[in-house]
Amino acid sequence: MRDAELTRQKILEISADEIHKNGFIATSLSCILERCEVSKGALYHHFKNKMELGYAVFEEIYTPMFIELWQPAVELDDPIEGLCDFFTTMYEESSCDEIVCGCPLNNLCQEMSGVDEGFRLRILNMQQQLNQLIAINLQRVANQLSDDIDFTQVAYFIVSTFHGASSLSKCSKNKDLFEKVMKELCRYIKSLRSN
Amino acid sequence: MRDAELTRQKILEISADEIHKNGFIATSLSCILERCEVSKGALYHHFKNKMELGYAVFEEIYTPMFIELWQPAVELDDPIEGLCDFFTTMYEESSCDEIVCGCPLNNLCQEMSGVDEGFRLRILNMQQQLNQLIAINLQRVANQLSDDIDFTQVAYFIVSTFHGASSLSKCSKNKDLFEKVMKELCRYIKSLRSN
DNA sequence: TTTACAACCTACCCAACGGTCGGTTAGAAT
DNA sequence: ATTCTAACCGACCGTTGGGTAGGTTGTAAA
Repeated sequence: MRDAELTRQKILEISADEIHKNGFIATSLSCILERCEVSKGALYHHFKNKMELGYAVFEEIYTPMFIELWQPAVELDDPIEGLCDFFTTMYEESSCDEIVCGCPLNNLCQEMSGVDEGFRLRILNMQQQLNQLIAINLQRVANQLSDDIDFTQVAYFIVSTFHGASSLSKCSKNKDLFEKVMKELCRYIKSLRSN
Repeated sequence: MRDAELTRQKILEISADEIHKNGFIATSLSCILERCEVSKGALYHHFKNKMELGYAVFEEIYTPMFIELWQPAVELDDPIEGLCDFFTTMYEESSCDEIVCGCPLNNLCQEMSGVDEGFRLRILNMQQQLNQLIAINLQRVANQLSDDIDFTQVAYFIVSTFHGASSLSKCSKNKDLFEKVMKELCRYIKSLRSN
């Protein structure tokens, strides 16, 4: 057999890239097909329709990518430092293009939540996973933190700010604003420490 | 003459509503036409094309709406209280639908910044105006605040969080998360005070 | 009353989209 | 060697989008 799994994977990866750059709706299948050097028949052999392709990209590419990105930062001994380093590294080492493209999760959240229930639920699930990851690990070091902290609330706050910052970068087309917001976010996170 | 200005205004307002709900690209002219009870010819008599209609909506509807919304809050004697009350009122008194629809500025920023330069510049301009509004008014009461504050940075941080929160609400389809984030935002804003 | 033009209408155009369907081919199994 | 099917191909379809062009109508001015 021709390697079916490889074809499928190639389609997934290129789709992920296109969706990240253009959004889901604006991404055209023909464009994906061209980059993959694969026919429309092949694509529809592996995926029922565009939506299912989108779901597959979300579940098989974005979700693991996202977990791998955040988990190590937050599971360090000191999650406060971990998060700050994570955000700092992000604006120091990411290219402008990457930042301006925005976070795939936030992009899809904005674009698809109101349009398609399947996407909405998957995104919501991811948001909650991410939130728990942060909340639990902050709670782990609760003894070092101020005692009036609502961990879930703080976690959503952090995620919101992060997503808002990546949104802001889009219209400025550079990472200066992103950097500013991340710096203030670090200041805020460190202020959670009781001292 | 039939009242041309009234026709134009009706098109603008309904377009603003549709764009708010569906985004710019997904908003179809035929849908606007139907709601306006106006022909395509009429629309194209008043606006060169869909883009120009979008620009007009942004400039004549969204921009003034936005200024009117934020300015009073931030120009109070005490902008700290002003902002907190503003955010609190927002989650207490807005309907779920309104919040889930998101902020038009943030929506367009996400959707159009990467696609169309005309939109991008208009959005960027608005973001900067909003930022200045906040920064200047915080600076006004600088003597009440901690002395290590970077006002521009704080202003962008506040706006980012706000936008991130409205993005988050989209996938949860209710205002609980929005409320959480806004509460934490108020906590943060109040912490700017030196005490 | 006539003129002139802004204001508006409608039928049509074309491109792009997602999706389908009958056919072909590689290659494992027998 | 033959068979069978997963894997793949590509021409075609219907719909919908923004946009156009040529005609009609209302009304203010002369």
